[in-house]
Amino acid sequence: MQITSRFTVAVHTLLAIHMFSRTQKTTSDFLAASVNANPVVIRRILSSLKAAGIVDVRAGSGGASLARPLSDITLYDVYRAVDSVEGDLFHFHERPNPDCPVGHNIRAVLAPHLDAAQRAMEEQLRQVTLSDLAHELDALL
Amino acid sequence: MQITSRFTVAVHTLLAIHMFSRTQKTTSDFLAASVNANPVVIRRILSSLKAAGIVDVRAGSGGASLARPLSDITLYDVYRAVDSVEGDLFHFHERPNPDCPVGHNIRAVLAPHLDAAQRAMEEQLRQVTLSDLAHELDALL
DNA sequence: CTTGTTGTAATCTTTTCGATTACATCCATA
DNA sequence: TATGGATGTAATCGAAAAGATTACAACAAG
Repeated sequence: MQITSRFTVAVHTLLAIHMFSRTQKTTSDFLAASVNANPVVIRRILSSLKAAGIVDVRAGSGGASLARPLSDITLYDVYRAVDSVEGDLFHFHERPNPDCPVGHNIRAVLAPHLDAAQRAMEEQLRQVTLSDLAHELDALL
Repeated sequence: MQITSRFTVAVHTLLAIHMFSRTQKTTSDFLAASVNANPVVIRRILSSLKAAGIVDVRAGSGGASLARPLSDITLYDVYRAVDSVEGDLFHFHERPNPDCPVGHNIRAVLAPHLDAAQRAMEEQLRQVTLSDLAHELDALL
């Protein structure tokens, strides 16, 4: 299984807000056209980003804006804001047989290693800011 | 979304084969009872592990055995064998608007960072052998 | 007050996974 | 060499999750 595209959509959305919000009203409809998704999906993601203090959005007036500099937003912040992974990345089989020595202890033995793997992945996401991405995007234009 | 439990089931299965195959016939039924899953699910996983050269299974006679020492099997080997992640860990939104500078370049900008994160996770899995897990399991018994 | 937005609930469809059924194939052994 | 216990695998089923979409109340600015 893969990590939800809410994450890449959220990053896309934030870069679009950064690039366009000074010259256009970056509404959910406008952003949805860039992402090529339904405006309601964008609104839900903006709602999560707002709750995380990453963007400002106001009902009625229209248009989202960044709540803090791109250099203060890491990929990990976005990843967490939109709940890309709910809790654990690896899904354990439920209810292994507790009467079997393996079944009884598999979780205790395996979980720490899987957590370490997940943390390593998340640590990489912490190393990248949206400012980095914006610069890389500029270089391509 | 989470990574399929096929992975943890496969690890569980291998440890159970290691622990029991000398004294019992480790059939799919026996293993299914330890994992608490359907025998067909176990057979499919054993089939993948067999294709990866990790176990030996023979139709008819019954019972799986390890094809190589636990110290030569890493969590990454198992993870790959059962296709825990098909290709990319992160799912990109398909078809961003190519007429938008962000939509046109988002993948090129973001993908390398996501790949790095995935590789970091997988690298951690490479650091752990089933032999390590077997020792940790022993310590708990 | 009117118009354009956001916020959010409710549905629907698609996809994926594991569970299960069914049965052909295989093989050790009696 | 027949047989009973296993494996291999296709086909279904039901549940869970995600994104798309519809609908509409709430809101803000002109």
